[in-house]
Amino acid sequence: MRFSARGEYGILALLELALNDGRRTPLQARNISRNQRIPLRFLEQVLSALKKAGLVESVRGSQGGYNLARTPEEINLADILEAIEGPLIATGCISAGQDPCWHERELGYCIVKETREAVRSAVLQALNATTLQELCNRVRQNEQNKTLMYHI
Amino acid sequence: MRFSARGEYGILALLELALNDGRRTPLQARNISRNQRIPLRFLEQVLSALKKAGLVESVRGSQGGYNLARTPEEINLADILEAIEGPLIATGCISAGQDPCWHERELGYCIVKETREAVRSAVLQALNATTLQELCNRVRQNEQNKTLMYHI
DNA sequence: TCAATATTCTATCGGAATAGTAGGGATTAG
DNA sequence: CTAATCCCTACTATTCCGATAGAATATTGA
Repeated sequence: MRFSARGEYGILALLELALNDGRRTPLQARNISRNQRIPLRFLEQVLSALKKAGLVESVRGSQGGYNLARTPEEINLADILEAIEGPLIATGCISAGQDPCWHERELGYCIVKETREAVRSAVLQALNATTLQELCNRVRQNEQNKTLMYHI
Repeated sequence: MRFSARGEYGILALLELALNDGRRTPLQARNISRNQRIPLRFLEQVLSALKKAGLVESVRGSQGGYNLARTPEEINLADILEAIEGPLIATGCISAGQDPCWHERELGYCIVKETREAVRSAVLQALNATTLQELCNRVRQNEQNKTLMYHI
């Protein structure tokens, strides 16, 4: 059970956009790529998915770029990851290849499905609880701690 | 973010063993394979991993097979999945390729790592809460309901 | 001891997904 | 016009996954 790099990049990209939010100039993929060290062409694909999901808006042409489509409070981690990776955890037996699996068809009950759903709901709960705003706060808090340390 | 078929097979295999527990004859991979429709040679690999993790014991030779190494109450889903798939969710940035990632090295802080750990702990909590015994109970309960339905 | 039965070890294979690259087209500010 | 920027599509290389295969090893029972 793992996390994809796309997902991580998506979170980082949106974080950059959130930190830029308020300024009226859009942030360019180029800058996000540089700041977060994400391969530009790859990042473009991620941003494209985020746009398709309605999380970011784009401005084309020279001086174009990206902006958040909602406020940072209205975006949580589940939104981001599902936009990029699709449904977070499949609910059916993957081993059986079909849904309903043979357990369900013949026994009317699938213990695997039940566990998967339990895990899925735990993950969603954790991800839903964290908004982009929360991430911004943590990052800013961390920066503040660093400068304080420096001045002492 | 997904679950592997290996993990599912492991749960099902251990469930079979748990249902067989109490009888003193070991259960053969062959039978598990038939009952749960898992490719035999593939199942063997899964069982091998479970043995290495100390969840099952094997008896070689004719009339051999597998037994649980602990009671069903002492085995939970996290044990099973970690035995088969390794650590459930990596804690470091996979995109960076190394741990600590550059966020940590240069900023002393990685927001991705933090979220990964939050998710990981949510998943572990859900999986730890369910023992093999619990699964047995559910399966038996379901069978009982079915026969009751049949007799009415 | 021999044959049958099972586990165990290691190697391999095809297909899918992932991470990343690349070219070129569309759009807009200056 | 031109440079900058987003956008779309295809391609590639690598890794992972599910599954198969062969043969070695161990045990039982005849």
